[in-house]
Amino acid sequence: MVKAALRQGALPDLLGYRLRLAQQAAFRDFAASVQGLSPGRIGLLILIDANPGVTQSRLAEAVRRDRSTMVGVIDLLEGRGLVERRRGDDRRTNGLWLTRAGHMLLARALRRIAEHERRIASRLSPAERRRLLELLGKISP
Amino acid sequence: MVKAALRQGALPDLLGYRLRLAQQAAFRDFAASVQGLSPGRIGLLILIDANPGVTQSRLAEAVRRDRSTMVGVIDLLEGRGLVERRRGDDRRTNGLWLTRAGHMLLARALRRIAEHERRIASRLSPAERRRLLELLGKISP
DNA sequence: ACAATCTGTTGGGCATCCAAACAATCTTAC
DNA sequence: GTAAGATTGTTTGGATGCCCAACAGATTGT
Repeated sequence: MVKAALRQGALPDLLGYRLRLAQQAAFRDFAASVQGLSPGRIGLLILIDANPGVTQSRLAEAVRRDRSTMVGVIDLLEGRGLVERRRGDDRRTNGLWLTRAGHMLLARALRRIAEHERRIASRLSPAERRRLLELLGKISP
Repeated sequence: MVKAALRQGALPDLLGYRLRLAQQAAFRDFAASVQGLSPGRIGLLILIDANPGVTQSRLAEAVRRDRSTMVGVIDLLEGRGLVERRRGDDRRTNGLWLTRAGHMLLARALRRIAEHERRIASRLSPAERRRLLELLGKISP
């Protein structure tokens, strides 16, 4: 018994909806591949790696989250031994650095992410992929 | 005092990341415009409108959520008088219909959503917008 | 020196979602 | 026909991710 698909109404024409669908599809694939850390967490590792010593507030600002949200996330990453907090010159701040384990995990994750990217872009030609990134850039600059 | 932006590392080249950025940007704009119901909730109203009498399970399947998740959502929509559950011929099922109030709210929401779409696509030409929808379709068919 | 501001933190709360178990109901096999 | 199995909506419990308000310690501006 094959069930007919639901009628989609106006949804397929809505950018917001289609972005959500694509993002959820990518998320599911990611969750199945880079086990243990969510896309957002890995993203933080990438940002810390590219900006060693960055403070929690600057990081929160970069990903548009509240400062208080960042506390728990960094607690988690620090608890797993991936990130280190160091007292800054301005002694209100914590500078963030990847630990040796953090660097190693990130390197491994980046290889998984490369496969992940290949899967989600498998129906796109390289030119289409570039075009998609370009058009997405016009939505969230 | 102008703070330099963080270095982004490999992130800007990752489709998953850019999709998340765009989706979050769209979500923020939506939240600010269609007050009271989230994009997902409005999406359900659209689906029920396009498929009157659809069961909760079929609806859950369509949006890739668990049946148990749907219960609370429909409770909410029913509690606001937007949706009605009716016992189906198969008496295990609930058929879902929009109420009169549901139809009216949806009509109003669709106008807000049209403005929302215009805003988030404001940097895209009509051709670029169509192209973006087409490329997104290759990621989540 | 003193008020204003900034940083990380805590605690409370909200929204969204899944998994397991259950009763009522329907379907399938015999 | 009837017993076994499958499906539907539901309840309960828990996980996740996020924000806001308030706070102490530190810094900055006047």
